[in-house]
Amino acid sequence: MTDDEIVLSDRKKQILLSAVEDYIQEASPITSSVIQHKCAKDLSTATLRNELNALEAMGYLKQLHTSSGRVPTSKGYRFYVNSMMGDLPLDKDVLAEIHALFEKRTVYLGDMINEIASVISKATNYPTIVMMKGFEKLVIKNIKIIPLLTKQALILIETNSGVISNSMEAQDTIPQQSYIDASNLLTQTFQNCTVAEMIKGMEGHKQEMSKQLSEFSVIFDTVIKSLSSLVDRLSQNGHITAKGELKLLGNPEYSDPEKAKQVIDILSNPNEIKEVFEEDTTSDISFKIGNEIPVKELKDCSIAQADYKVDGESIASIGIIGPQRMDYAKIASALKFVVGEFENMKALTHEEKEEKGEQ
Amino acid sequence: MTDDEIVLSDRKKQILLSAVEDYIQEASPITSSVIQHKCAKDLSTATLRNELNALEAMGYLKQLHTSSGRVPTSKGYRFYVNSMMGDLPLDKDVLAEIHALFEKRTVYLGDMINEIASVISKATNYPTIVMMKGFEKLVIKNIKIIPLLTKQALILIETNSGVISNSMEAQDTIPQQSYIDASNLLTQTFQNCTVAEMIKGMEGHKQEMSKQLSEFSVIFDTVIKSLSSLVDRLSQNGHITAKGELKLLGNPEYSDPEKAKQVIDILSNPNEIKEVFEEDTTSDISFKIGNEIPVKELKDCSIAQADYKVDGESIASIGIIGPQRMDYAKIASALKFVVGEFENMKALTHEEKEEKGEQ
DNA sequence: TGTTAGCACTCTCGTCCTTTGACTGCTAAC
DNA sequence: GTTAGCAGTCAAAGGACGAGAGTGCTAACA
Repeated sequence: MTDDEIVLSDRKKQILLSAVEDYIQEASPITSSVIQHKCAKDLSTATLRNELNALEAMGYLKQLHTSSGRVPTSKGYRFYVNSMMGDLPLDKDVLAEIHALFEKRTVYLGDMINEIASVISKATNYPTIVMMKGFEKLVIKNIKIIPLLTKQALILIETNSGVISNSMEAQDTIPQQSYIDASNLLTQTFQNCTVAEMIKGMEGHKQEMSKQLSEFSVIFDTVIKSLSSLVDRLSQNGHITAKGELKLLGNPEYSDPEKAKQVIDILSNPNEIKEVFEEDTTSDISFKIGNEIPVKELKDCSIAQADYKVDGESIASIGIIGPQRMDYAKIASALKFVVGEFENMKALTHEEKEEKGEQ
Repeated sequence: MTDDEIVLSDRKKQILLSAVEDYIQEASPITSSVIQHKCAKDLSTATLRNELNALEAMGYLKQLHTSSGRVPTSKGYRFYVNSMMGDLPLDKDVLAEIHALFEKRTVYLGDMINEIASVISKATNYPTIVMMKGFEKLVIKNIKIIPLLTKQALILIETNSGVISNSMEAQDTIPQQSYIDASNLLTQTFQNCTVAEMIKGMEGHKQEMSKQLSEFSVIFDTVIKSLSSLVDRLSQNGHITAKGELKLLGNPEYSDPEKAKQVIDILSNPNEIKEVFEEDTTSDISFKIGNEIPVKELKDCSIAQADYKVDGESIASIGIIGPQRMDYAKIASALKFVVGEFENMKALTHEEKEEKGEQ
């Protein structure tokens, strides 16, 4: 974007930024007099009209029709976003709430994802989507099989980022101790493997492991079955959590319920969501504006994305969706804060691991 | 409602039922010619106009303005609902999906509630709310404290309707065996108590129980803390799950997003929801139509409610909300099916318990 | 060369009016 | 009790029109 820097005079930059900012807040086309009031009290509206005209010619703004004010184009928003990625303060209460969420350290990964989505949606006032991407890449730290009173057992797997669990069938005939032994054996064998490796590896190790105790064969079969179904389920619907979809209605862009429905339909379609968030982002926070989104129905929207990475692998993507006129600054600062909290959490976990050693 | 039976001729009843049914499907006012096509080919429109006029005079129908067709009043819907509570078939796929949900027997109560809400919303195409009411009334069957690698532990409580869990702080200095012993002691002491009784009782028993092992005191304190916070959290937001709120937009009644927002705001306000579902229903499935709903903002809506009862106590309420013109038949059959599955599940659980005995 | 005042022009938005068409209610006849 | 026919009513759709808010352009000025 050095092109922008060269082509645009400082005054044009300032006018453009004010224009976009104003439009984001007010949602009504930017006129020369608005700009005058806002940031150029010493210039006449005529001069500003010339400037706005120039900005339009360069593709940063557009008119909906002659004799209306101007509205940012995707290029205009893009310029704004690129210039803006500074440090923008977020509401203190919101920061505190996000922080509290991480303090609480919900152990279940699924709950965690839910809560993150809720909090961000609440903080930004936009629909928020969290999508698990690398479920199978989670690194196993400990495995526990816990028989219940009903003919079921819980498999709890502690990973490098939270506990995942699923139920499995259990048999009265197998004593509790066998489950404990099986858990220990599994932990020993697959500690520091990924979930995917474990599922793949269990078939291979089964015979060998079953030598130790005949019941293990049955247990391992059930574990494989349960984990496979969990992976299938998660990869089928992508483990997508959406919160605050309704907040879309608060934006005048969606005062036409047809338009709102169209976007909402996309939001409730896992495949479309997958397509949007599939590719990893290189930077902490990235924005897709308008046509940059690979789903054509969303060409009037913008999407903010932050990836939650563990050991360089992207485990989940957090996405915020809104009209192109979304409040990029607020969203960027909320996401930035969340990404920061992720880092803290990881630091903390590592420290504990070292303190505690392998167990 | 025997009044209706006496006052209304069979022909009037038939006309009224057709009228309501048609309006539910088509969402456009009922005219004399529609009725003629639908259920009275041998009568002239003039005759039907007389009948409709009479039904209007009795308060079952109303006109939005002269020279428009007629629309059911709340009384009209009520008559329809009372006549309808027969056996209405639901889409086979939907039945299969609901059944599969219960077959799967998700062990976590929270997940279960989420899934129930999702499935019903999907089946009926209306927003669905599930509200935990009697969380503290759940009867404890087994308690397990499971230390994790991080400085945390999970408390798993098996109850008479699913597993609930919460995390608690754990200390490296306390050996795993102490947690197992503590779990066993807690189970022995509080088996067949309710969650509320346990929290209350632990304070009293603490001293006595701590005699057995000095570490128990610390563990029990943490358990109390964790459970209290869980109860607080659940009773604060009432553990309300809403799914498919957006489906409201599919109804022409809410083509004005302002109206939709109004209802949706209520849906996301736990206190209002509580008020609506607080009182237990006597019958399996009950409908609140228009003004029968105790929240005035919902006077243009209808709500269907089914309670999930265990041992006579209402544990959770399932609610479906829509415009007064909601598809009562579809909703009633979906809820009926779900209530039936609850019964099956309970029967199954009891059987298993007897098979297995106390453990 | 950049800035500005002034004027003509354009286009949306709200209002008002008219027309159309779909109903109903009523009456009189069957 | 039923029906045909007619008059009456009202919403919805379409067109005309003026007001108002903008702009673009030109000519003058610094």
